[in-house]
Amino acid sequence: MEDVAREAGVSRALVSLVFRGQPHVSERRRTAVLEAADRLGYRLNAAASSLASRQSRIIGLVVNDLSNPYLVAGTEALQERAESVGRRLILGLAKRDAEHEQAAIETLLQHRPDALILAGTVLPKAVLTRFGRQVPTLVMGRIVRDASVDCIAIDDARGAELVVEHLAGLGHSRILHVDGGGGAGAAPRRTGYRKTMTRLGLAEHIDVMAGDFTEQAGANAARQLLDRDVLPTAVFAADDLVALGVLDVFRGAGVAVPEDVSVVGFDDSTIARLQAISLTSVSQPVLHMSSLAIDAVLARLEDPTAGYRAVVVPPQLVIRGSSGTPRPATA
Amino acid sequence: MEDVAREAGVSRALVSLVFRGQPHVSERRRTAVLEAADRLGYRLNAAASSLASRQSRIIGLVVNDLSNPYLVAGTEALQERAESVGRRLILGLAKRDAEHEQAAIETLLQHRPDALILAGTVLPKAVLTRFGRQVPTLVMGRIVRDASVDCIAIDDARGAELVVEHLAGLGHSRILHVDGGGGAGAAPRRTGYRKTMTRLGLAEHIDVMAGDFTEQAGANAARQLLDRDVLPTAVFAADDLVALGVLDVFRGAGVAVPEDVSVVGFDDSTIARLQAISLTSVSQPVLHMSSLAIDAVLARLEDPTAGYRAVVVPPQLVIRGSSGTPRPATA
DNA sequence: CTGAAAGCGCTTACAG
DNA sequence: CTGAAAGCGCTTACAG
Repeated sequence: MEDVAREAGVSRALVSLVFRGQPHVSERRRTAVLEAADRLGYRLNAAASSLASRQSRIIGLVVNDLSNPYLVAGTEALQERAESVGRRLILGLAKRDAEHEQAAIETLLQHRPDALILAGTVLPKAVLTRFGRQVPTLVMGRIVRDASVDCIAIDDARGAELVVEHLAGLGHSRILHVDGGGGAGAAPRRTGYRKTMTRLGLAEHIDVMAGDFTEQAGANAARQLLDRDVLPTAVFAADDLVALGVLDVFRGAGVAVPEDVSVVGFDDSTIARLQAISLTSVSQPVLHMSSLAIDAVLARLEDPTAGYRAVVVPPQLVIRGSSGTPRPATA
Repeated sequence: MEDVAREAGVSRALVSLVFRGQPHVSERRRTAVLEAADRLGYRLNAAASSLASRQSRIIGLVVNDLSNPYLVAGTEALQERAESVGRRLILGLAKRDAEHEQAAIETLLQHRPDALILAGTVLPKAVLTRFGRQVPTLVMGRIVRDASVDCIAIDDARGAELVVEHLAGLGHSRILHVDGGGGAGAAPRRTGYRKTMTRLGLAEHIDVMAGDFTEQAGANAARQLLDRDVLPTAVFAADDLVALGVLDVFRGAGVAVPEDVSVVGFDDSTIARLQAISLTSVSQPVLHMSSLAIDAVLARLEDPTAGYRAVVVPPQLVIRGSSGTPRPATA
């Protein structure tokens, strides 16, 4: 920086101002500085800036389960939005395992991120609170009722409601749910399913199988179903991966979808959209949510004392080929 | 750190030693320091370490096109391996566009990564050389003959050879290739196709359509094919996404796969493995390659003056349902 | 192992 | 705008 100042014939302080994009610098000197920097191949040292300014301009992102295409899309969108506001993402990966996730966060914090975004976190509320008190934290995909973290998620219960209403509207009554276990959003989806079944007079058909957000869980559930005397006419899977597992096993066993059984997923991930899969699914507007997430982080940085904020985004059902009317005969 | 030293009753220097995991510290003092740090909620400041030690322990990863499941798997594997050797990934995303990619690298370099990994780079050799001279750089998915960057890739030409041999072995002769344009590895795949066709006496059937590594490109190619008088009996797509685009359009047009046309992809991504897709594809051992990549980076850091290294990993063909014998009638 | 010192490359605040 | 100074939180090297 010293060298750049000399080369451009200005003071060190001015160089710093230019690189931070401060307004009160004359155009002449600004270009002189930038050209000098270019000639010398100078590049701001982010570590030094971070240390001196107490701002890292880094956002720590912890993604649970990058094998989920839905979270991949979210990561991509977050990265783009973060970049557009001059922040860089530093990545932590976890696999829906609280211990790993916590460890990932701990090391991320060594880089003193300005904020933390936790996508699909499986951490208990108490732990989230603790992190939230150390650094501005945003939880994506789950609503945590706690003043120390901001949240953004779709209305999972409403999503489940849309699914059950859709299936019931087609004439289904034996609608089974394979749930997402302790995953982010799994609980409200389960509750939404139960409530809507009850509201529609289908309480006696409520049937929940335990799962998690993996293809494996869906496959397991489907195999267990095949052992039963009678199949449900529709399966509502906790997410698209679960639905995929169900579809694969059904396909292998000669169960026709949607003729024998309708299958519905959740997330509207890239997988659901494949023509060969064509899965009816609840859409989460990833781009929109990612944009809101970065906005929320910036707002929080500007006003750290602002109140708790939770944004709930409405879901939308995307109907594709995997759901249809039940066979009249099987009723 | 001062406080931790006081709390543990040791010197600041000792605290630093403990946190850097240095060996010559007595067990007693080590635990005393760690416990004191825990009590005070102390965490090493990565920016300060980076500045003082001239080592960031950060690896900059630039991924072209996170919409490609193959590159996602690679990212995940790299992250895991990097973590196991105490490094953190800082992410840059590009979309097979040289300008964006270069800009992403520039800002990554502000964080002074110990090394740079470029996955699926589309940058011209001259630019790669320039970066390679500034920071240890590893190119994944493409072999660049340049002493300033290390490379790791599968043998793309051999992969193409395996595909053509497989299809020819099934009895195909009219084997068309939809290529990957300027994408990493596209050129050797194209060449491998041409050479093998020639070697097998099928030179007159060589037929290359221009594409890139997207579903869209595959769909476009398939649509053009449908306008022709006669379809090829097999399509070798530059990667799985291209193959997916081909499959979707064929499916929509009532072209049966593999009965009417066999389709083969490249990457053996998660998509190829889906039962509903069941795409014959060339497998790139992502986990293995990611592991080699981190090893190569570490080796380079230990010995910056070592010679140019390029590792070529052998590919493997995974045969699934999308390829079969050609219809006898159509010959 | 300790203790004191210098320095990494910036930002910040201030007098001019 | 300049110029000089202090400081961010570490690491490094060194004498003891």
